[in-house]
Amino acid sequence: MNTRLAVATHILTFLQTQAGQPATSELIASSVNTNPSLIRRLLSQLARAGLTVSQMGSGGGALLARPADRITLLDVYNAIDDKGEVFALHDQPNPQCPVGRYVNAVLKARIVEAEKALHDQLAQTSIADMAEDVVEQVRLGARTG
Amino acid sequence: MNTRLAVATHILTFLQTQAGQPATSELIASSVNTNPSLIRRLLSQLARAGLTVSQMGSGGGALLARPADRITLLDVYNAIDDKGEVFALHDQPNPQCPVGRYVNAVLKARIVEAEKALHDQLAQTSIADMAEDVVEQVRLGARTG
DNA sequence: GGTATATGTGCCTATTATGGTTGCATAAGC
DNA sequence: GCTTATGCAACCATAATAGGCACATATACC
Repeated sequence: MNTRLAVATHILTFLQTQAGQPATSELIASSVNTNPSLIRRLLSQLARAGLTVSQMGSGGGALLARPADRITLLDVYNAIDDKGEVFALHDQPNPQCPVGRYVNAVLKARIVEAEKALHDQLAQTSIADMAEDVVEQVRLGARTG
Repeated sequence: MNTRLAVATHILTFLQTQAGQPATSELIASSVNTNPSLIRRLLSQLARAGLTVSQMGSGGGALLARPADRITLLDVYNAIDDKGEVFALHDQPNPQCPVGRYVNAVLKARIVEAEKALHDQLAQTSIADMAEDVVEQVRLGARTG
């Protein structure tokens, strides 16, 4: 896939570390090291999915819409990815050939299973977990420099 | 992802239904409904991964390199996908920010778990399963027209 | 040996996805 | 009304993907 899941997760994890303080797209962008506009584009997707809320105007910014332990990577994945499909089928197999006629339907069933396994695993991690892991890394990093 | 896994799986399933008869790229292409050249390119990847063998010259073509029940969708996936990664991290988070500094490493660990779940599920299906399912569909389809 | 067949691969093109960027209308606080 | 900040459209550059052509190479068969 692309890096959008990673950036979106970064955003949410960042918001969690802000302890309820609204974060501007510019502030988030400085952590992600990219353009504020790109952050806003992702934030609007996250807001549409109900994961964040944004406040316009001075003193505004983005906040998590609910506790971080109730936002999973699967939620993020679903918010970001339009179709939620890792694999695609090919367009026009030859229906005159038995394999061409049925292989897509057969494969589809297997792919759905595989993607379900992926989703289930993504659902095991919350943004709270992510933030805790980051804090732990900071603690470890502080000792070794 | 792309449709290459689907096409490669189509190719292998097709070969399995050929019962040991070498299939030319042109024959396979007519089933997939695409260009023989594209089929050959995928076949050369599959051959490099040891899943198929190809014979040049008259009467030649492609064959499965081993029994279809010992070729899984994970094998196909690994043969086709260069890096085998569904998700990417973003390039340069800001190391001055704790989140920017560690979020990628933390996320990476979770992503590896999720991809492992995907892989494990893909490994549950063999090309023999695929071919059997197609045959079953043909049988069902024959009744309803 | 010569011909027909078929693979292997490099190169080209069109389309789409992605990431990055700018600009501006809109909303909110002071 | 000024400042801050989002929301969103438009645009560009790059890369991935699918598709296709050409040709060198290898093999079988006569």
